[in-house]
Amino acid sequence: MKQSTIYDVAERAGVATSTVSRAFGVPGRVSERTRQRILAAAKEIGYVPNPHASALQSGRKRTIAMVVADITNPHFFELIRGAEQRAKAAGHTMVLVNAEESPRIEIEQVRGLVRQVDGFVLASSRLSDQDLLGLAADHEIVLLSRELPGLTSVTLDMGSGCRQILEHLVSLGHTELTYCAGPTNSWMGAARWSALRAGAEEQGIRVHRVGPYTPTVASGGAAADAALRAGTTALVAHNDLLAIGVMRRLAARGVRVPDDVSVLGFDDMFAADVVTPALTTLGGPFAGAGRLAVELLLGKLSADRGADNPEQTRLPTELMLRQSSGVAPVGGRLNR
Amino acid sequence: MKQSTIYDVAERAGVATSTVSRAFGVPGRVSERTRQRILAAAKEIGYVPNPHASALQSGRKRTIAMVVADITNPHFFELIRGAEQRAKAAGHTMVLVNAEESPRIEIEQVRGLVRQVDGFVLASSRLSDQDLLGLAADHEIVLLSRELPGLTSVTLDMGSGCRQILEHLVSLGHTELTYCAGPTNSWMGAARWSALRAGAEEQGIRVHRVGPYTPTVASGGAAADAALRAGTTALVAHNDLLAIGVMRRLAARGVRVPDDVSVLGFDDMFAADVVTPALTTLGGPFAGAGRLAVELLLGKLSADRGADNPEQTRLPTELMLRQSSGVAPVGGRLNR
DNA sequence: TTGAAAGCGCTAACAA
DNA sequence: TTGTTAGCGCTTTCAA
Repeated sequence: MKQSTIYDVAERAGVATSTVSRAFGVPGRVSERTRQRILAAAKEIGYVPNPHASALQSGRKRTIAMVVADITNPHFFELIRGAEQRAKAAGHTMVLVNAEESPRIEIEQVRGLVRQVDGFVLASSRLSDQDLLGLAADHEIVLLSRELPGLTSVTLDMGSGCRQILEHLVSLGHTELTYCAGPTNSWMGAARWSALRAGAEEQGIRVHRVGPYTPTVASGGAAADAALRAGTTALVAHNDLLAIGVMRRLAARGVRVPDDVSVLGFDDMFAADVVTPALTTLGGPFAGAGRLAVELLLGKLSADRGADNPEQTRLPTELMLRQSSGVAPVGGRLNR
Repeated sequence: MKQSTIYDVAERAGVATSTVSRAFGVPGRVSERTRQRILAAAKEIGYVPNPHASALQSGRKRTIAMVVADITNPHFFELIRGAEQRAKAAGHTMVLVNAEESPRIEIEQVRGLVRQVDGFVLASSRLSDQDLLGLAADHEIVLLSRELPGLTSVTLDMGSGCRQILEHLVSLGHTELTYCAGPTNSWMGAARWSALRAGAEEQGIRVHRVGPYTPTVASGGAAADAALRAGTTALVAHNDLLAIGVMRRLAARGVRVPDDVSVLGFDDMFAADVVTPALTTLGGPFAGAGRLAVELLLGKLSADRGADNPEQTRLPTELMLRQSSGVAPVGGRLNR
């Protein structure tokens, strides 16, 4: 059965096609009476608008794309869920694309989708600032988990987040920590390290850094070994995946967590709560962040292009205290 | 700057628009010489095809939708990744939608997307057989983690998978097991239970069932308590999430795993490997399953409609032996 | 508030 | 192998 069109509806309702179009599109531009008649006629013959015809003519596609650095990383799930939910609520379709941690793939994907979508949410983009600025010049984009002056972004506030971590550690008697860094091109990674350094000064705690490491459980082994050499009583890993790997290695080496060293992560992913010992980690409203990113994007889309003022939103974090962090050992430094 | 069209390219290359269209679409229908000329001209003026115009005219959208029962469930990530990857490789865009475990939302989502996509991959669909058959009558669909006679599907082979579980348990001296069932409308859940029952007879092991439970960590508490009442030495949970919840509750009650009871799950999700004790679970080629589902869908799309013979593919599973399963306790039944 | 009509950019039948 | 041309279904001026 062939899909019915606006013409069929127009004929059945005894109006012009333009009126039907208005009845579905612009609410106020058609009298309530005729609108009802049109809607009834449409329902009778099972009319469904053709989004392609609409997009072709108007340029509005009611579709957005979310590109995530790595679809495999559990960290993104909540972000994706929130974004998808918000897009759906606005009657938009969301396309999810995986950049596979590669700037090249990321930009290729975006380029390939520009004709199909109205805008992009880029989560943990691995693109250079220049590329990002270049894209933003021609397309509507909102950054998630990354900031760039001039662009709209949603991030978790690492300043206050890292301060929470430091306060927690200091209150437990730690005087030094080692940060196991993530990938060099991770903006969040850089944000974490600089927030940690800045906060450390205030709190009177010394910070070291080892890395960079790929943020996977597997890389945690090397990270743990390096961190152990640094000899601090606390280890803060780039994310939970790495932290879990670190704890594994520590266990294998007979180092007790948290008795000998405390281990902390970032992201509060599901597994953080089920590992033993349960991981103390910096969480936050991830689904909310995804939701907000889409919301801001939709806002930009409906606003007059150019009239938008980029907002950098920073959401509050929450330190999830669990078993992997504890009082600093009395002996102090543990150097192996 | 306005996007250039097929007309601009045609003019620049000195050919007709139809020739340009063919140069991009049907490879063999235009001479290599002119094709090169057209491609060069296109590149010069930065021409990018407009997918909406193409879709409007041809009906081909080069887009598919994957709808998953619950985007929140880590189990789906690998499936999604494989599917996305395959779609991308074929130059198709994949839309991901979340059915939120609701048949109503699921069918609504599908209905809302029929004009935008060429076909659907339905992962762990919660729809009734009737609804599924109804959809399949009008649209191209491939089932993932569900089978229905007449429809193309990709599943993990629960027959052999459950046999592996039973053999493992029997070889460890277990003579009874309790299955903690998942949601009633889960096809995989039903498949697991019936495979377990069928295999149990052959292997000479008794099976009990408790449930249904929502497959979450939180529900594991109730499941553990009920299973403990059954008094068997082995607990097989609907999935890893539930199994992890079961282990938690067991630990809280002072029941040792695997010394007192063995616990097994399904899905081999990431967390299964990091919980303590690490969970023995039935895994499989999930990314491959996602990939295959998309591949079959693409096949149906390119084949002459109607000429397709639905294939029910069952992929081999793999029992991941870890620490949560062990020799049956000498005392036998543990009834609390 | 409504209608008439001109496209949006592309594909595909048909013709050459 | 290539060109001509008629739409695909909708939105959007412009006019009434």
